[in-house]
Amino acid sequence: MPRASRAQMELHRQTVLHAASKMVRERGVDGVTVPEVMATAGLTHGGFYRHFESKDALVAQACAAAFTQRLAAMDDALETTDNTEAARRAWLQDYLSPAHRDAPEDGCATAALAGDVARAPEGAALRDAYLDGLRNMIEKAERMGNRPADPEAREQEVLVELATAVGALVLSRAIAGDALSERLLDTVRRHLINE
Amino acid sequence: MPRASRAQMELHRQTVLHAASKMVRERGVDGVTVPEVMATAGLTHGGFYRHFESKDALVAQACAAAFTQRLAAMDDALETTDNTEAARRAWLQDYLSPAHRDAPEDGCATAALAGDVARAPEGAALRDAYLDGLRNMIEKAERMGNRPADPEAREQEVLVELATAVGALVLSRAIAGDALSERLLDTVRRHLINE
DNA sequence: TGTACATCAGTGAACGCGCGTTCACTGATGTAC
DNA sequence: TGTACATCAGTGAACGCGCGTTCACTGATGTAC
Repeated sequence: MPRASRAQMELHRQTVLHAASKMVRERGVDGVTVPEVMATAGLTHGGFYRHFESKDALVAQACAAAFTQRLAAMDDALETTDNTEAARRAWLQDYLSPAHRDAPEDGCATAALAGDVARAPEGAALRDAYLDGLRNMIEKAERMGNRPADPEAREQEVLVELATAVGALVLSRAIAGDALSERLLDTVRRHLINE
Repeated sequence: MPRASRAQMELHRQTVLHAASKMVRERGVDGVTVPEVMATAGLTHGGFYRHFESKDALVAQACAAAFTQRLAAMDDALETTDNTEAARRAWLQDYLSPAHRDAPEDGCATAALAGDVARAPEGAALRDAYLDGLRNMIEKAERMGNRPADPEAREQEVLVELATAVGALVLSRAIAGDALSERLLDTVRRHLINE
């Protein structure tokens, strides 16, 4: 398959990025390998560097893509209904579900990548992508639910809610297989929805 | 240095384990290498397998050691005062501090290793060590603060508090360097202490 | 529109590197008498 | 208590492996006329 057309090349780039976006959430940064991500996209690894400058660049873009995907879902939830509190509850219901816990590859990048990003070096593109994604997520969350009018109080409410939800998801994944995992998800979900 | 005495060998084992316990929290499971952990302990890597069956075994024991260290600190806090609510506040004050965020190598294993454990294979010793450590941590937390008398309600209160604190710490690490990181810690700390 | 040629997306072999793990060896330690 | 010898903790070279990355090559694509 020598010299694909530009349209095909762009398609390949997106396929590779999409595969990486899933793989990085499921297995972490070190779990993504260039040969495997290219093979998943149906290509050989040699052509990788025509699409991405390095593995680090791929991982950063994959992180951004994961956020884009999830943020679009939040937008959909917000546009479906005029009731922002209903949107908030629906979002949390999904977020703190065993289904989300068991499918990190399609799940929230904030939760899936927090550990890896914390260990990424200071100037890494991944850090920027994550911070940007998290900011956008906070912004969307601020539009959900009956939030305080004061911007500062609104941000604070969202930060607490987000930290709680992310913490519950991350912990539930680490202890998946034990009954405590479900208990954690259920407890935190009820806490955030009925408060 | 051939044939160390048994006392020296036990000391070496502990030194290696201690180094691994710090390294795994700071850099994650994939960031720990057998050669480096042995060098940190002042040994060469060849002798590693007289102490541990494999790298996986080391990492699992390092996780357990990290929990032991932190649980002892929680015990100290509880024994220092009769006021369990004061102990709870002191613990949260420390847990959600920039100092804890910036020193994962001496910090809470629950937060530092959640991502790695979530990706560890089903039967991995690391998973067992983590679950055991988390259970002990919940138990200690249940003794802090003015908890409900009902065991179920008590566990639920602790699970929400723990998820919130862990989520805040993990997120604050991922975005360390940005002002939002401090805002997150401050907001969640105040929320948990004044609630 | 057709042709001649330069471009370059993808291939697959190869590279240097560091990893986890193994092993023959050394000589102080531990033990049996 | 002393001695003779077996044990085995630590050494350092070596192994196979998979990684990220490079590169000469191919031939369809894109372009200039």
